[in-house]
Amino acid sequence: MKPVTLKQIAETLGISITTVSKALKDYPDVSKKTKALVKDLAQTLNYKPNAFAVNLRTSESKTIGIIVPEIVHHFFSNVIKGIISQAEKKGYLVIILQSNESYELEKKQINLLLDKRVDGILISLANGTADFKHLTEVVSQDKPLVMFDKIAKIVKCSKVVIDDRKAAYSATQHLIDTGCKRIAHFRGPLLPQNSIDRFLGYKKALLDNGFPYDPSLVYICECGDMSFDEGKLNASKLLNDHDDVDGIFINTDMVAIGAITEFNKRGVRIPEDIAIVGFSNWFMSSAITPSLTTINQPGFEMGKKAFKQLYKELKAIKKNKSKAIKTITLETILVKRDSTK
Amino acid sequence: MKPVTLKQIAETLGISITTVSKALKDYPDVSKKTKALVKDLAQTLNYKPNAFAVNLRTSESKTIGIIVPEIVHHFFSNVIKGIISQAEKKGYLVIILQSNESYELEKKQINLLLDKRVDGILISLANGTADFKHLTEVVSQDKPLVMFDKIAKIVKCSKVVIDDRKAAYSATQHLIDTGCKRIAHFRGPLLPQNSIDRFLGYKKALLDNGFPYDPSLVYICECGDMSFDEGKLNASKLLNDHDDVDGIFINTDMVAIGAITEFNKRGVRIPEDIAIVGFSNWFMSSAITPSLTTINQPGFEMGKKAFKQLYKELKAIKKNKSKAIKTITLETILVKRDSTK
DNA sequence: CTGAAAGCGCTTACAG
DNA sequence: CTGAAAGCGCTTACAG
Repeated sequence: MKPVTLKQIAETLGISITTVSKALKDYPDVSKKTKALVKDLAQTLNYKPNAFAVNLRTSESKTIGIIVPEIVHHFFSNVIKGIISQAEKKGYLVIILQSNESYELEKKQINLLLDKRVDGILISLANGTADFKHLTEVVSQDKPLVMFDKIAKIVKCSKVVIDDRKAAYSATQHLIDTGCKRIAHFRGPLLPQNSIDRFLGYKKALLDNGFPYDPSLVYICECGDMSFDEGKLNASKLLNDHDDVDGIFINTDMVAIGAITEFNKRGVRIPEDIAIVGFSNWFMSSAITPSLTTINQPGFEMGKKAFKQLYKELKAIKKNKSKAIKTITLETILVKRDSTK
Repeated sequence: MKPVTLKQIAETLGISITTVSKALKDYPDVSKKTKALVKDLAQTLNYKPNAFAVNLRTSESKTIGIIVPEIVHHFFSNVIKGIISQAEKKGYLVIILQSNESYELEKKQINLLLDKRVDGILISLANGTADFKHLTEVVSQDKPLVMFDKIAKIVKCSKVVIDDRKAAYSATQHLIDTGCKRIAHFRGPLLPQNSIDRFLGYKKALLDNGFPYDPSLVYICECGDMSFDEGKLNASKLLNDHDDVDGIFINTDMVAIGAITEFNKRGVRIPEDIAIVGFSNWFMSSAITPSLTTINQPGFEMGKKAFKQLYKELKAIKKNKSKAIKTITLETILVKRDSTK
């Protein structure tokens, strides 16, 4: 049972394909009578335009692509949800790919999407990505590209981010304001900009408040699958190395929850002995004991904003206007809970 | 800068489009010399076939669609990851849609995917879905459809599932084997088959062991966004209603973790006072204190298997063979941890 | 070994 | 108000 085509409708009604096509699209130069006839028949035959033919004619697929480092991830899955919800409203479908934090895969996937001729691409970079040719390639094809969360400043495209440095600063400032004197930091990997920025925010807050910066108080986490265990491990190391630390700003909630678990086990009181601030506001952070003070990172909203920006550029290009590139910074707030005083 | 077409290559080399097309696809009836010439030029011009044209010609999009009730979900995001990983290997891209547990949305999304002419569809049903016309429609169009996890037995398509009843039985049996005498159940919503099956497995284990079945020991959770809080709430209700319960089989880990949190707070000792078995083996389940005994529900593997089955049917259809419909049941295992004796 | 031609199913500028 | 025709960029059966 093959799908119905315009041709079949035209033949059945004894009119031309042109008229059928125009009638269905409500062109003003088709008579009401013909329109009604055509629409009725289309309805009863359950006519659906062949998307492949429409794509070819219009050079549009009404499909966009997303690449994230990891799908099974509270933050990214929220961003994806935000993107899809918005895209659906505008009639766009969304192809999802996962780079696994690998530059090579990311590059391959950009090409896959380009080959499929998606209308636009949304991406959050892999930690391993230090070369950006695959991305400038997208831009030079005049295909809308929007980066979110993990971005590359050099690439000339729109971006949706939070101010990681400022957020980290306020997290650290909160520890200082509540009386912490010696504050450690569990940071993310060395490469991605946001883990660098969070570190810099931490450092700046210390210096601005007249605290010394002590590199031995900074611990690195890969923040991959083992985040929780890294939190436990670093908490344990910290207790061995520095018995005077009374506050920690931790790069991400999952690691913070690992640390809390370890401290609970060891009988370290939170926040009395050590106060903790996390980052991301994962839903489990309000569930654990003690509940975690953290920075709210608005994933769903970031996804929505990223799609909206992409959509604007899509429309601009369609009208042959040049697209206006923009960086949107979303607000973050400190959510105070029981892990700080 | 428009993409390069076959025509341009043909004109540049002074040969026909036909020959260029055949050369690139390594047809045996093109001379080696011509092939080399064509391939070289294609390479330097960075020729990529226009996917829209290829789709139209071949009536294939090399794209499949997935519909899940919820993307931000440990189990479903793992299934999605499994599907994408497998699809990518076979050259398929994956469009993702979320039904939000709504039948209406699910129906609309099936139509969206059909309109886009995806090559096949993978779906896990919304809790609200009780009418299956939108799904039999897919089957009757001879488009491959594979259901996973939340399925409808009536629909004639392939399915990938676990044996919920058996898994629930073994969870309950484990509570009995470790000495529990009065066992409660926190179940999921009334409609979806797997929450029914888990309940039935629980009930059967009780009866088989000569325990009475007491409906007042069964608590219902919606298992939506508020799962964690539902766990806390039901735990609290249970303590009020029945002080003699010494074991609970809980429909899903998130709810179980909520319950554990509540019991910890109230000073109820786990497993001494109340033993708990969850369902799904979420990664946080090994992290909390006490760690949760649970049924491992293999999401990633389920995604892989589901795509593999879809792929088989895709190939069968291409060869005009009729597709063989199949139900694949994955093994689940009981993961013993500290929440049971 | 090469190429002219038909066709996939639409859209739209143009003629009448 | 209606329709013939060109064209989007491929693939492939067929002729030479």
